[in-house]
Amino acid sequence: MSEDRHSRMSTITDVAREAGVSVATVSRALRGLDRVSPQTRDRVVQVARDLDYVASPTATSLASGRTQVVGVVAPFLTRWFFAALVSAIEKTLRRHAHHVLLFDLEDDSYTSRLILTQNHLWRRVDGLITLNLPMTTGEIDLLERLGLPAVAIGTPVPGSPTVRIDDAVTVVTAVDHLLGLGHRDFAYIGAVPDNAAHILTPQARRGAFHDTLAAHGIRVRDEWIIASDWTADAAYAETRALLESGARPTAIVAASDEIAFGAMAAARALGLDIPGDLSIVGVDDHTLASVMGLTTVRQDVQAQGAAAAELLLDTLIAGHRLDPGVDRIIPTELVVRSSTAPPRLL
Amino acid sequence: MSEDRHSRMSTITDVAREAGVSVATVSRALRGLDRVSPQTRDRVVQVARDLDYVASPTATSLASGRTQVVGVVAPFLTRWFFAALVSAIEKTLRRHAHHVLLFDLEDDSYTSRLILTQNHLWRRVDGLITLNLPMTTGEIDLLERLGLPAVAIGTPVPGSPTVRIDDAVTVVTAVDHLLGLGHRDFAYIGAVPDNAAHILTPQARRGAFHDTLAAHGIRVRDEWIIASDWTADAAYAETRALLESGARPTAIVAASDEIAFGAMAAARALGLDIPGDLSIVGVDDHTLASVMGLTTVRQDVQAQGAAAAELLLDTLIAGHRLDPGVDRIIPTELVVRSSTAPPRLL
DNA sequence: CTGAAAGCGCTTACAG
DNA sequence: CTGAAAGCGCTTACAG
Repeated sequence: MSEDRHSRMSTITDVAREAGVSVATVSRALRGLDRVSPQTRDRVVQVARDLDYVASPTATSLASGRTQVVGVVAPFLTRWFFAALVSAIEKTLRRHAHHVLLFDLEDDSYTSRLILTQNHLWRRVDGLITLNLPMTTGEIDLLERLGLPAVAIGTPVPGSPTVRIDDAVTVVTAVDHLLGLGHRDFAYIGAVPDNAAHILTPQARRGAFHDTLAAHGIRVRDEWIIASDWTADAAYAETRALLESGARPTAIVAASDEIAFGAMAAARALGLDIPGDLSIVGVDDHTLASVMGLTTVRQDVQAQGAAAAELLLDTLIAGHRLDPGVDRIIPTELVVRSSTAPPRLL
Repeated sequence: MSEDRHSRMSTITDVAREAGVSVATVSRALRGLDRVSPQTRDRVVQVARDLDYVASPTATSLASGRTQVVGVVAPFLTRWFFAALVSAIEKTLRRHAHHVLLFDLEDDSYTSRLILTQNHLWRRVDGLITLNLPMTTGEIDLLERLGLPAVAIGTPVPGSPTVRIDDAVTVVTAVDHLLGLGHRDFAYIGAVPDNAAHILTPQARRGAFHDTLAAHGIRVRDEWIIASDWTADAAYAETRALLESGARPTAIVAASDEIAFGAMAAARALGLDIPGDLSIVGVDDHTLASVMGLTTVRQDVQAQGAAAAELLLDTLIAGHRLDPGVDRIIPTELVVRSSTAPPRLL
């Protein structure tokens, strides 16, 4: 029974009665299907407007099997990258009359996460966008079973197209910038994820860091490849420990801007000058990067979110099959600010 | 017709047939209603499990009138405060089998915003949580017409309960801290909103700043009450202009931490020492505040989000009427870090 | 171009 | 304690 809290809203039956046609005709007219005479359509549209009629999405869903909602699954929401993605996705979807149902998987303990089940998805969303999230095989099977189309941003999901940046190229860009300035003593912060939410990205970035320096004949000390949770607080502690332990690098590549912020703070806390004593580069172009004077490799988060949403809408609306082979790379670019300079001559 | 993309999932009819009972009994048994014999219930539950049965939320909604989804309306998502609120709300709702449908009202131009219509809400959500958002009278009428319960966080919404911090007390806390250190020359950054999304908060904070200083017999120069968009970039520019214009305050109260970050950067860019030459206090306790060494007045965003969600769930689940008179104040507390100190003696 | 009818998959009085 | 049936409000073949 309908809640009587709700005042009586008009239904398709009201419109049909008032317009003197069948509900089938109202349905067709309002959705702009053909096979409705212009006069009939106009009358129905007018009546619908007069009655403030809006089709019940819940009834439409039951009849059509489509909900017009897309699940967006984020491992974190309070980190800038994820919030910016969600924002971009939401706007792109809304422009096409779709909505976002948000799943924030972050656990209170940061050590485990919510696993998606049939309960979360079945008949609730038409598709899914995963944000840098390695899905479990159970979750992947579930998508398959439910016939849910998905697109992955960042970390790929088997069977789904992905939109991402090229982590290797991105890190090489950062390293090249530093090499060009004359640096030879490098450290890297953000090597190992502290939980399951970031598997690929850290590995890809750390790998590229190592490989490109090796290609230039530069060896990085093992102790200068630093594991850290991808938060400013963790990076602060790790960087501080590094900088207090004797020999120091002249340049730090941070796996993300938030990590870079922590590293900058650690350097300042020890009285080191940036970029005089230490150059630091991040990855992202976080909203605060500009104010922090952080040199970074910018990724276009807005473009990634929009691209993923458009890929998904293409199946949902146009009915085209999603091509799991799609691997859309959004380019990144170096943004030089004041956290990098040539190493001081000793 | 159901999408044939979806593999065939079992319905309540399948469970009924398999368990040898009517669908009505399945419905009762699975929802834990009374008037079902224990043996019947057990059998139904077992069969449902065997068949991987999950009730279609869309059919349940049509029949029951409840969607189990709550709309969350945010004026921004990429600002820490809002992302943290959404995250807290999502988790509280999920714990009670409710979901969040997210509306990010931020316009591309930052100058206007999406206005909620019947289309966004009707039969789509059971209730609404607004995040520091002044609703238009049209929107408020709409909630009324649709019978949608709402709870407001921050900026109140007429007819709905609100959860918030006491902006006046919060700013007084900041000012008292600075007064206690011996400051007498104050500036304030963040006085005027640049768009409609923040009406009350800036005014309340600025008002409290002015009043409490007046009460202490301290007059603040008009030019030291600085309007700024609530972003670090805008605050950087404004603060820099202030600090370059001759006489300088010894202390700055920033309306938010993001504003404070901009102000700190501006001071550093001019070679000023914090807190030696200038003390700065923010409001929030942003994730980065610790690393930035920012003294701030912390607000418990998690508690605000959870309280709002619980208030709403109380009507949605327990059926209690929402009391529009509720005005739940979550306390704030001073967190002293390294951005404040006594003014240097000249 | 339009309508009658079945169907989507549940919930909920109403009987018994 | 359980079932038959109506109803929620649409969409979609099927006829005409």
